Amino acid sequence: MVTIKDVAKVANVSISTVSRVLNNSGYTSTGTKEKVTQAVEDLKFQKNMVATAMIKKQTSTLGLIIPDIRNIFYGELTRAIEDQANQFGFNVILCNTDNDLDKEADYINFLLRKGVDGIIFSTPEMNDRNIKEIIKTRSDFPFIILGSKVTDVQLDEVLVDNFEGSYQATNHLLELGHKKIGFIGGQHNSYSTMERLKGYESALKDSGLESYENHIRLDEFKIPSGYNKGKELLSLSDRPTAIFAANDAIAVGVYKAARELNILIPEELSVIGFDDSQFAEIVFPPLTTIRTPITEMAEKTVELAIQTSGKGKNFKETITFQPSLIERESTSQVAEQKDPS
Amino acid sequence: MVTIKDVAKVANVSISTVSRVLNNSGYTSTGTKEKVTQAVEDLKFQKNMVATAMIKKQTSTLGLIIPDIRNIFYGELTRAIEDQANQFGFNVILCNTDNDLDKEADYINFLLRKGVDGIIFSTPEMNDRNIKEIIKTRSDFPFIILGSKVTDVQLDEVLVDNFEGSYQATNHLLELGHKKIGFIGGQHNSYSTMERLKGYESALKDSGLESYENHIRLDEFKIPSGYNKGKELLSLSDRPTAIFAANDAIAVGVYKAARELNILIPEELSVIGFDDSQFAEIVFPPLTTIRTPITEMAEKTVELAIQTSGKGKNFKETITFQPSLIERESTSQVAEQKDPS
DNA sequence: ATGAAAGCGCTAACAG
DNA sequence: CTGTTAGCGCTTTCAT
Repeated sequence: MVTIKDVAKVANVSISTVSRVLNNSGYTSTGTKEKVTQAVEDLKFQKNMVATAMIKKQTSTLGLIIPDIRNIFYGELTRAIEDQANQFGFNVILCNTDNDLDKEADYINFLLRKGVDGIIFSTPEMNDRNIKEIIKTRSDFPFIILGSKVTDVQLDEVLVDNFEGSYQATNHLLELGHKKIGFIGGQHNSYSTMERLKGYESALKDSGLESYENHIRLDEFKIPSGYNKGKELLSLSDRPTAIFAANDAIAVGVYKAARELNILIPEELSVIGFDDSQFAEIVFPPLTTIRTPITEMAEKTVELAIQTSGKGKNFKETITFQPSLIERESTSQVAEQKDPS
Repeated sequence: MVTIKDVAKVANVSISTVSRVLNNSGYTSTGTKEKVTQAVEDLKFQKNMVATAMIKKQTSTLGLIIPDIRNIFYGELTRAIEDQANQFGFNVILCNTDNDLDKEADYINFLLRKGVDGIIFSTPEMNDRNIKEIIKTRSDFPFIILGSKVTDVQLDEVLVDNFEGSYQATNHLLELGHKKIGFIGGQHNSYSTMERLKGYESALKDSGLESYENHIRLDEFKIPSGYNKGKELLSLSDRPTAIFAANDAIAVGVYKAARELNILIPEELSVIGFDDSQFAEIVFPPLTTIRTPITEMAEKTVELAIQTSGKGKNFKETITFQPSLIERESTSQVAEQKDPS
């Protein structure tokens, strides 16, 4: 390994001089600067970042904690985060927890010991005990939460307006004449599920409808959940004419359920998703959904993390992005309902 | 930050003693061991890994370089890698290059300067100049390539038998009576595309058929490529009755093309993919495909990286996994061809 | 069994 | 403008 020392020797200067030209700090005469630069090139010297990290107490690394990168939503999110981090000269360490809090605790610990400059959480759990705990002892450290909230905790948060998006989705269905609208959400302890459920119920109420318990299902933000719960809903004697899936993956599951039951989308069943992930355009018919501005959110998140780590910002902020309705072909005017008999 | 020094003070021992009990190295009396352990707990001491990294020259971190994590295949691969790395107490830094060699060069450099213990490449480019270059100066370093090969370079490689998988896929179609079989592959400079093309051509030849240039298209391993090339192939007057898509994403694109052209799968067109990714079960009809044992491959890759970094293995190996045919519903007996007139 | 001391590769005062 | 020196937090001889 070629070190600053070798460079110093070759350039015939002291190591501090080498350090100075390397960092462009302090004064250096053009002459020595050239000598050093030359030596650096000759030796193909590369500054060892772990040594620097030790002194400066910054590693140019961010931790990203998510449930599972295989989930397409997190794939998109992670990509956006990594891009932005890279823009700032940062790397990201990826951690998949499967929503396992013990696993998460281990990751947090490990990341902290490795001296990452910030940790971004994009985990759904509203009562994440790890976050609640760590925030107590490290309130100064850049922990940012993206796409969710943890109750009773002061934290930088970057969110999409779940309630609003959900309200829009439900309203879209309502405007198409649907009265029996099912809802399939993620985990009951997930912030976004709960907000989306509220938006749904609120839209229903505002249009004079009551939300019907039996048309509401919560499970996971995954395809099989959409399939199972979709099947349940669609097997009901008073089955909904429309389903609001709290994310696109659930919607995909609903598609599968509908197909098996020979229910046509959108003729006999309107489906709307949430996220506007890759799925939305793959499926047939293309999925109407609520777009989450994930790239913008990720960018803001990284900025927040890096800025906080640099300056030691002493306040927490919540940034909320607005979602938007993307109409495709999975929703349509409600059909005349034939009486089930 | 609480350091080993603080612990030493509280436990009333020297820092070297603390270090010893922390690492369970050398001799320590049970008494002092307890004192130290107690102090560690009291102070909630956590060993700073960057200091250790500086001395030991290992960071417990692996770099992973891929084109794009949004690509579902890489999502699955990355998850498997991360899991396995975590098993060994390693983290992984994720790098998306979009197949941009300059971007890749920057990442490699950065990772090396950060002292990662190994770099895993899962990039398709057969003539990757960065890998060719870096291997020259750092032939000792654990560079592992997963799912591809770089020509004229000695490197640890973990592969799936592309030729065999492709041969199987084509043969499956042949056995169903298809004679006009299209092929849509990824980039022409991609190792797996080329191997898969060879397997396809070989199967054709072995069954006495000639491969027909006009039924072969190369583009990218992405949905839009499958869509565009699929549309081209399906618009031909002597259009194929079956298409072998060199990965599942391409197959999804073909589905879309077929739907727009009102061509039924599998009645009028058989489609087979490669990878057995999540897509395969989402689409309708479920996609027949070739399964790549990605988890096993990822595990082996990580093992190789970590072992090499530890021991300084002085030979390179190539490990090839066998793929298998997963029959679902997108392939069927060839239909009687109505003469186009 | 334990402590003192040197040092990993670099940065950052502080002299000169 | 440049060199000397003292660390960053930890590991590791080497004495004792």
